[in-house]
Amino acid sequence: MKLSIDHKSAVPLHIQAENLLRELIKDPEYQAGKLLPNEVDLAKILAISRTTLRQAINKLVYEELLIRRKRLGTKVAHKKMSSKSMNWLSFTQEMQARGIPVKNYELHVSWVYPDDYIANFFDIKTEKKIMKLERLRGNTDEAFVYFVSYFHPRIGLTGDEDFKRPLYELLETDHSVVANLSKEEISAKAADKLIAGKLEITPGSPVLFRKRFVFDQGDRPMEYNLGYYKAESFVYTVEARRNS
Amino acid sequence: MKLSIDHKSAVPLHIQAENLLRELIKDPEYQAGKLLPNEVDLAKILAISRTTLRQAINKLVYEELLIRRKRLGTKVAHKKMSSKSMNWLSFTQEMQARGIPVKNYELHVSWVYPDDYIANFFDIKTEKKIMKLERLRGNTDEAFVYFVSYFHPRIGLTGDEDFKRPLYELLETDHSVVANLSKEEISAKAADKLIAGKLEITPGSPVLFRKRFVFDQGDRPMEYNLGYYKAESFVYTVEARRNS
DNA sequence: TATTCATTTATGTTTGTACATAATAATTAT
DNA sequence: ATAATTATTATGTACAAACATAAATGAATA
Repeated sequence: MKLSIDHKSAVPLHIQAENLLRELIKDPEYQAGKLLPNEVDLAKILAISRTTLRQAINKLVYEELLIRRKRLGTKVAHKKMSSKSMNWLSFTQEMQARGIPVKNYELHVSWVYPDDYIANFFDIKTEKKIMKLERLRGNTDEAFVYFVSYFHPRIGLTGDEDFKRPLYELLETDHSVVANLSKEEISAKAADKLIAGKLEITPGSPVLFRKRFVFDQGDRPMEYNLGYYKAESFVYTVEARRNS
Repeated sequence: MKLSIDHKSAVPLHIQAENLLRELIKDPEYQAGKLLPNEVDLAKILAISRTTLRQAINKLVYEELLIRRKRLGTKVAHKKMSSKSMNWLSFTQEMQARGIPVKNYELHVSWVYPDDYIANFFDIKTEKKIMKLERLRGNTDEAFVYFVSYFHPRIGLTGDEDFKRPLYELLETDHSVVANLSKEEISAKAADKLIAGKLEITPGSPVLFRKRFVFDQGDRPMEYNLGYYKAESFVYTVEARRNS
C-alpha cells in the first residue's frame, strides 16, 4: 500500500486518507505514542484540505482508534475501552465475534414439570411437561457458562432439534418464533455444588448469574433462561443514553 | 427539551443539533419510516449551515440510528435491539424508589494520581492528582455497596461538596456537568480483603462488580466509577427490545 | 518558591460555496 | 408497450477561510 493520495482516483479523497491513516497508525512508532503530524501540516503533505483530512480522522476517532487532544495533537488510542454492546447477540455469535471458538461440553434435553415460578411466567399449568435444555459451553480449553433454558409449549419443540445451531436463529427459521423483548436480571452468586461441578470450580466461589425472560412478537413469554457464568470469564456490558 | 437551536448557548451547534435529532427521531412518525427533512431545508429551519447539520447527522449515522440514501433522503434505521433502557436513577434515588432509606457508612474524599487505565480513559496525564470519592452505603441495618468514583479534573470539584446529596444532581446543578451516556461492565468477582472488610463478608465470597464509564453532553469522559455490591443484595435489570 | 499571567499551538467550531453522483421520476424514442 | 434518455433531487465530496478554545509552556510577579 502506497502512502500517498491519488487525486485522479475515483476513490474519494477522504476515504483514501482514512485508509492511509489506518496503515500509518500500525507503525510501531505511532503505536508507541508518537503524535501524528498536526492537521494543517498533514493536509499540506497529502495535498488535501484540512476539512477533508478531518473527515478521515473523525472516522477513526469515532472508532476509538485515535484520540485528539487539544493543543497537544492526535495520537493512537491505546487499549480501547471495548464497549461492544453485546446485548442481542446469542452466545455463539458473540463468541464468534470475538474470535473464540465455541464448544459444547454438554447438551442435554429433558422434559420436566414446570415449577410454580415458571408456570406462572409461561401462564401454563404445572401438570404438563415442558422442554428443558441444558448446555455447558465454553472455548476449547474450558467450560465457562452453564445455561438452562425452558421453552413455552406453544413453540412446539420436539427435542430433536439441532441445538448446536444458534438458538434464536433456529427458533426463527424453523419455528417462526421471533424474540422481540428480553428482560434480564443480573446478580452475583456463590456457586452451589451442581454449578461448581459443571464449571469445575470450588463450591462457594463467585459466578455471574443471569436470569433471562424472553418474549415473542406478541409479547408472549417464549423462553426462560438461566445462565451461570464463571467469574472473570464474562463481562456484561450495558450502554445507556439519557433520553429526556 | 426544546426542539430548537440556541445560537447564544455555549453548547456547540452541532451538539445541539445532534441532541435535537435524537429527540426528533423518537417521534412515531419518524420511527414509522418518514424521511427527515432534507439537509438543505433542515439546515435552514434550524438556522445552521448544512455542514454543521451534517456533522450531527454523521454521528447518528455512525451509531446506526440513521440511514442515508442518496436521492431518497435520511430516515431512522430500525433493525437492532435497543439495549438502552437503563435507569438514570442514582443509587440514592433508586433505593428511595424501593422504599429503602439510604445510609452512608463511610464517605471519604482523597486526591490521587490516576493510574494508566484511568488516565487513558480521562485522556489526562498521570502526573496530576484527581479526586477520588469512596462511599460505603446501605440501608439502616447493613452496608451493601462500596463505591469508588474518580472525576475528571475538568469538572472542577474541590472535595468540599456535599456528597450526601445525589451525585448527578450535585454535578448538574452546581457544576453544570450533565451525565449523558454511560457504559457499564458488570461481572462477578471474589471479594478481596479490602472489599470483604468494607462489606463485612468473608474474603473470597462473591460480589457483583460494576465498572461504570460516564460521559457528559459532549461525550467527554467525566466519571469512572467502581461498584462492589454484596451478593444477593443487588440485582441488575436490563430490558432490551428489538425495534424493527 | 509558588502563583499568576500571557503566549503559543493544535484542535474545535462554523460558515459559504461549488460541483459530483446515485437513484428515482418524467419524458421521449423505438 | 417497452426501452432508452433526460431531468430532478437529495446526499456525497471538497475546498477555503476565519475565529474560538483548551492546555502546555514560559515569563512575570508576589
